[in-house]
Amino acid sequence: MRRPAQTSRAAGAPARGAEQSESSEKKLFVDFLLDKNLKLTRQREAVVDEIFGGSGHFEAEEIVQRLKLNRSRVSRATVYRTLELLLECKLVERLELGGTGSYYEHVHPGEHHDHLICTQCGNVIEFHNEKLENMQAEICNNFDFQETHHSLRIFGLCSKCGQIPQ
Amino acid sequence: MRRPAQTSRAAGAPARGAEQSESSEKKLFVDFLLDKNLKLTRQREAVVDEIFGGSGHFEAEEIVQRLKLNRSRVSRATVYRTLELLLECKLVERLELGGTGSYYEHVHPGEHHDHLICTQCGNVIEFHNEKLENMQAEICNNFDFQETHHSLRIFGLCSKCGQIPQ
DNA sequence: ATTGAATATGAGACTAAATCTCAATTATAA
DNA sequence: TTATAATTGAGATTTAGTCTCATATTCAAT
Ligand SMILES: [Mn+2]
Ligand SMILES: [Mn+2]
Ligand SMILES: [Zn+2]
Ligand SMILES: [Zn+2]
Repeated sequence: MRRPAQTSRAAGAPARGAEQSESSEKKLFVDFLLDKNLKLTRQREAVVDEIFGGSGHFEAEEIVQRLKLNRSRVSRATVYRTLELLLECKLVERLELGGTGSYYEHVHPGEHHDHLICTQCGNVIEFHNEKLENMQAEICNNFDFQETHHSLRIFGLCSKCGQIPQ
Repeated sequence: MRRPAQTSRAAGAPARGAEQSESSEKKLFVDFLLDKNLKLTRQREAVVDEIFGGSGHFEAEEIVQRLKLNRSRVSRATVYRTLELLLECKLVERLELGGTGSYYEHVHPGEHHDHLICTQCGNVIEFHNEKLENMQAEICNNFDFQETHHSLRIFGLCSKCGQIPQ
């Protein structure tokens, strides 16, 4: 399985205009930092700018490299530390796509999607289905389980790869 | 989060008597091996016996250790290699419970369940919901996606941990 | 039985991702 | 200023898992 980490955005998981969200989400992050007596440093800002400015699924090391090329130098340790903070305040999610390491993605508050992962070509399709979400909530309810988050990954062959019989 | 890897079996994901299944599933494995011109060696047999004899979620290293204590010595490499084979023929599934490494579990052919994972105490609850499964199939259908397998993990606080407000 | 080819194993080297350490730096408040 | 807390980066360390390769085993064909 290749890992090109391509991402298809499905109807139902629409792209949000980056204009409004980027700055307001950055504010959410800053508030989160202030709340914990943490500072918005040059390095942290570079990391969030890079992440909020881009799109799709990415690896931690990718951010290190992109920053190295484009703007300021930020150490791997700081990138990981900043990702940890972004996870904590729910502006970033971690995802395991079946390979070795973790991928991350920028999440817009209140939005959520799950993933179809092609094990042949690495294509990742995002989808959202409210009925499915509701059923999950019902299941949690039945078990008196207080969900914080979930991850549904469906592995298989995308439409393109399914044509060619294996 | 502790990692005691306790497992609660929910109604709807009932335990199957080990009597009948264990031997017949072992036969499935042997047939699978023969089919690929692989041999049922002393070591491979020790690994499957250990796995099919036990229950719940376990780590690879756990199998190495259990075998070291109880019966034959099998190298880590061979345990990993045998797990790979068991995954391939679908008698074992790999699962990521949020910690560092992977867990595995023995799966009975045709059965399937998903997991509620308590991030507080590590308790893992298994559940199965046919309606949910059907909806997933429908989604795959919509995307012309041929599913091979999926993994739904719901993280949060179990009934016990949810009582004590964090 | 002997041989030869294919298959399997184990010890330990190796890898990759992520975390940790700690000395040096920077921010903030008194 | 000075003290305190927060932050950083370089590189060491950890961990889970994979890989290598010399040796051993299996099995079918003589
Ligand atoms: Mn996504
Ligand atoms: Mn399970
Ligand atoms: Zn594909
Ligand atoms: Zn719990």
